[in-house]
Amino acid sequence: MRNTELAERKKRILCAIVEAYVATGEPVGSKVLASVTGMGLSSATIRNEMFELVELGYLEQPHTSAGRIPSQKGYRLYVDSLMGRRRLSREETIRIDELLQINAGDFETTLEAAGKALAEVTGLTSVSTVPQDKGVMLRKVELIQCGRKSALLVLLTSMGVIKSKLYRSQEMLTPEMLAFFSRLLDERLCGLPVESITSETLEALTGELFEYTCALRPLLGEIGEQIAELSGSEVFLGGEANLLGRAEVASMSVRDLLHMLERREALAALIRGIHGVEVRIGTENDLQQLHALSIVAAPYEFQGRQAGAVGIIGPTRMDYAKIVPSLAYFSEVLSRLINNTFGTL
Amino acid sequence: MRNTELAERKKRILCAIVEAYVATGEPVGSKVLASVTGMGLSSATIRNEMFELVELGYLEQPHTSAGRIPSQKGYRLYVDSLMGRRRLSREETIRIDELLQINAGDFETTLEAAGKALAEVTGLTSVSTVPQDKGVMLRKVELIQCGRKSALLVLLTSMGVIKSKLYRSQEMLTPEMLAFFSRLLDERLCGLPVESITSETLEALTGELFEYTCALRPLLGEIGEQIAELSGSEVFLGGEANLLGRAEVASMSVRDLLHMLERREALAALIRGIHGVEVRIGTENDLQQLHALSIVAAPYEFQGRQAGAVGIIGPTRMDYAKIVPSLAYFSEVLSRLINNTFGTL
DNA sequence: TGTTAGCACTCCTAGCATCAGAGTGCTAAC
DNA sequence: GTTAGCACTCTGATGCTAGGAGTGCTAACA
Repeated sequence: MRNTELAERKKRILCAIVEAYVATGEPVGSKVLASVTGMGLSSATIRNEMFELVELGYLEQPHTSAGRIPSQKGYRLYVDSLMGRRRLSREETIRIDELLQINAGDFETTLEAAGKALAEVTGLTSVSTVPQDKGVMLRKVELIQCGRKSALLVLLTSMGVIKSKLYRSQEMLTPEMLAFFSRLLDERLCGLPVESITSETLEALTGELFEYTCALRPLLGEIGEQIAELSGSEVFLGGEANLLGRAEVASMSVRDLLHMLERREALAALIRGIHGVEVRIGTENDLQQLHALSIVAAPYEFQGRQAGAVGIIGPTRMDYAKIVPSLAYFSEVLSRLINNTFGTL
Repeated sequence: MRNTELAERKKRILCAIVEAYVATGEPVGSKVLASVTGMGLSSATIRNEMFELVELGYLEQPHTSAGRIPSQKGYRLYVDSLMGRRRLSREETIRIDELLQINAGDFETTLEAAGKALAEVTGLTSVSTVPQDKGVMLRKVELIQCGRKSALLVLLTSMGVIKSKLYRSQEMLTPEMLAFFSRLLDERLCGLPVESITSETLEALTGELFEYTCALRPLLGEIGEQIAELSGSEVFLGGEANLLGRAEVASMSVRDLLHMLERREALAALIRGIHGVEVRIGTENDLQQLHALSIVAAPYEFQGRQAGAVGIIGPTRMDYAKIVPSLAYFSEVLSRLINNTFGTL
């Protein structure tokens, strides 16, 4: 046996410990293990192996006379090479398929609903990020007159995201004025990538307002704000209650959990750059508040390239063998959904 | 001393007990009380009075050798006639004024933000209800062409609420078609109270679509859905974390609290019909899950009549003397804000 | 008659010892 | 290398005790 590679028997024992612990939540003793592994070994032999596994850092012992629980390193090995990815049952795939029959008008709503679905499937808390505004273009800018001094500003992006805001002017607004402005905006802004439209871009339009400058200039500022919101990256959480409801999880207080969930941007950053389904266990997460938890995430694709990611947050002690394939399948279906709905816009 | 009326001294003692208990959270004993009331009575006398207050149901005793805590009936009396409504300090009114400088485009967003502000001011969880769609009219219906087969549907109500949805058609959409439809909708729907527009109203329009029936009919359904959402009563919560963070409150589990907070409609129903600032203590709330908590709510006005209500949920043991005037002032400022922003639309 | 001091009593809480059970680590035999 | 046996350790539950807080009652006092 080389240093780097664990003997087959140790692996089987570690695997059995992880699975028993995940199932019961109790430290696993040598006796049950002897019977459960079915290797025909006595508990004493198992004890010897377990002792070494502790030495090697794969297991931990809450106290002398307790069973063993997997260490972070133990979970890591389990996830990387021991667990058999359990195949999803027919019911499970159907469940996911059903929950992902989302018919929302825009991308964000769809993703938010998908996040909630994921939380429901897994019974954990989900995080999802929208695409980092890559290639999102402004598709339509419209001004609709509402009163003599108010108009409705509507923006639509190539991903179906809609922003609308009622604008109240100090000045009278005439139909001609709005028509003129609508045309101007349409010509100058539509088709541009959202992130390329800055306040300077808008500022530059002031010169072309001519006699309407006074009435319409403030509107440019309003539009700038809306566009800034558009390109701001959004993060959705779902099923927060699932974690909060069992705060014993990872011995974190509800307060701490709430704080952790409030750091949405930090959570999003964690799952944004992943490739394929990834599992981050405990301190592998850069975010300090997540050190007692694990995160499992998968990217989804849009128009052939990675767009964003969805993931779940749960206790370190979770059923990775089930969560990982679930998430893989989930992201696959989600990609399909998104491409079907928004790919042809 | 009549049955119905408590002797002055008893009132003062009860009042002192409520205030001490609210402040410390500990059962109040006769000794501290003797010193704190400043009535020059010995602890033994206080004990006699307290004994009677227990008999009368205004106080409770966790166990024989503990101090007393107010019963629900005790809190009731305190709120109704004992507490001096503490005047808000200058800082407090300024704080509320500042937090209520909300500049949102529509009514609902404003109310939601106000709810969050209230939660922040009080450190509790807020509930707010939008007006029961009384007198809200549809103000504008617009269709904006987006692609050859898609159009953006935009609805605006007299309260500034905006709904927009991207509609994808099976058929080609022409500008003439949309212009025709826009005009039709404008003529037939605008100015109508939202709740009067039913699916039948829309159904009736089918006959007037003529050659466009095929392409536009599904849109009517879509509009119906959006309008239904408009008139659906909305409820906002704010600061849920404030309660969850201290779940010891009222010895409720986080699970129960979460369940309670999920019953938004039920919560809204509780505060909807109130007149003036109202306090509901414990079981005075019809909602079973609230029996260990209290609710303090106040209505706000819009255009001269009661529109909706805002309130807070907190532990029975809360500082009513401060919360009540806070909420009174809050609803006053909120009414002003709403009337200024939306009253002239 | 209302008020007060005094004191026995109740109950809670914290600390400590005890005990059974679970599981280990070690040793000696196979 | 594997195993049986056994002493040892640690946890968690239980019961006991002492200290403290606060009451309820009684008897004396104004």
